[in-house]
Amino acid sequence: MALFDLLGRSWALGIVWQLSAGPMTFRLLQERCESVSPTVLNRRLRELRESNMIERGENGYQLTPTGQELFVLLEPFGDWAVKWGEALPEQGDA
Amino acid sequence: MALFDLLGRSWALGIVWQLSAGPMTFRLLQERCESVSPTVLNRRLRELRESNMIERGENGYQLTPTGQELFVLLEPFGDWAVKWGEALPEQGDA
DNA sequence: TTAATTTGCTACACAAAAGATAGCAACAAA
DNA sequence: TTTGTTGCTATCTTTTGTGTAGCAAATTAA
Repeated sequence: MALFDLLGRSWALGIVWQLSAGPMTFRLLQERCESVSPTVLNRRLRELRESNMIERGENGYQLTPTGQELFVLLEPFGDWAVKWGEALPEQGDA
Repeated sequence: MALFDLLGRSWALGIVWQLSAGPMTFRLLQERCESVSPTVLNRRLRELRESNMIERGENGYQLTPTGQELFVLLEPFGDWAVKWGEALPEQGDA
């Protein structure tokens, strides 16, 4: 449950997802996460670093080997989300 | 990202996880989720119902077929979380 | 050397979400 | 008719996130 607690915080999943594309600077990552506020981004980055999911490298923040393992588990959600989104009755903007 | 937004809310992942064990009443589910407040539980249940992840059945709340699909993706996290937890340097209560 | 830029991050005020607790209406059993 | 359970709402406090400004260090450019 500790894992779900960590990942169930705003932008935690999004950050891991974005970093799977490769190392990124703070500002770029912020931009990619729908302009999440720097306050939250910085807090999440700290938490994820303490949890050994991400680290700082030459080119900014990046996934650790552990983080990459996590992403492998996360990856199938991408495809599934598309299917799921299409099946929903357009509650969003119909 | 909409999926991560939905699942990245407090207790959303936990609820799906708990319901994978079978249908459950509101109160039992609340108990299993570390006594989450009824306010939040009810909100999450509504969101998850609108997203077609869960539904109400004879014996309380339960996963829909869609929710079960989601759980299949979620299941590997259980084992992985154990490994991950053990590898962490005991920041919690050491 | 000086003057921009860029970068990571903090401060602060406001808004939104979650937590805690009380309690009610509907139903079931005794 | 009382007792108990269940799903849920109301209300309040606390926590978390947002929006925006801006600073100090590093980098680039003149």
